Amino acid sequence: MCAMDVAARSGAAADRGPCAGIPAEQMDFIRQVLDRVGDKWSLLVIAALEAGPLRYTDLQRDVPGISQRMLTLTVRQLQQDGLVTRTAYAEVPPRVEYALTPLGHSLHHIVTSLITWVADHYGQIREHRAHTATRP
Amino acid sequence: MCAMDVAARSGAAADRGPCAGIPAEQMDFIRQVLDRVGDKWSLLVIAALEAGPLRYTDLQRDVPGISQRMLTLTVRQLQQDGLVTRTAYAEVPPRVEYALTPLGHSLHHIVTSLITWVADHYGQIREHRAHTATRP
DNA sequence: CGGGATCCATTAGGATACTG
DNA sequence: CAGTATCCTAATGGATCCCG
Repeated sequence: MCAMDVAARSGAAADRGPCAGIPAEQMDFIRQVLDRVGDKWSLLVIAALEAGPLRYTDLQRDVPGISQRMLTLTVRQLQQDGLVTRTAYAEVPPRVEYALTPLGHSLHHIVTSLITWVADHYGQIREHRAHTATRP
Repeated sequence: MCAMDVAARSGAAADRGPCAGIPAEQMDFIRQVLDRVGDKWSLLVIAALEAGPLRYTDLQRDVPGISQRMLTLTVRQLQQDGLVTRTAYAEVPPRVEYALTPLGHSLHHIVTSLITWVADHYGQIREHRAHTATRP
């Protein structure tokens, strides 16, 4: 599947690796998306928004443990990636709503299938860990 | 989808978040797998092993840019998770072969579908980024 | 050959305080 | 309410040397 040997993609040895002939442009983009998937909060925020739009404070409540800083950074990145929208209403008190885009929804589905895979193989992996951890 | 509010799962406000009633045991495990998926090398190593077993040096060559340290750490974690096997042959010179387990293969398939999603929506996201980046 | 040990730079992320 | 700004720590990862 390759995914991102972007860093080393300058020399000559790049065509033998897991990524064969994928355009470098897609590579670093895939890397970025993978980083989002792997980071601590993006998926939780997306999951929280799955049921419908939420405002800042609601997000902070529905994603327990997130700091203001990380919430701000996360939604901003998701917004730049086109996964969520940010809508500010000029009212007092101010109101801002975040919502998933269709893209965001489809990513949520994909990741859900990943989670499902994990759940399906949970027992299997736990078992394997148990007897590799205790094997001196 | 939830996935890992494990950190904050001690108090009372946990049943409103994206993860509703998922057992905490599965939660931190899902988090761990997600971290693997998100880290820099795991997927590349898995991808490199997809075609067949490789030895240490071959992996180092087929995953361009990886350091010895990270290769060692990565294969060890993948091994603990039951995604790859490590087989050492008592020969001289020493030989060690890494191979994907069935579990590793199935994870590779899942992640491939994620990559496919990214590839499918690549243009869409790029476009969106273009006019959010230049929008003052 | 297949690593282990060590040192160092970068980064992600948490806590807190303050603001329009 | 919805952030911004600042400081600080822990984890990630690269480079290098060494060893069985």
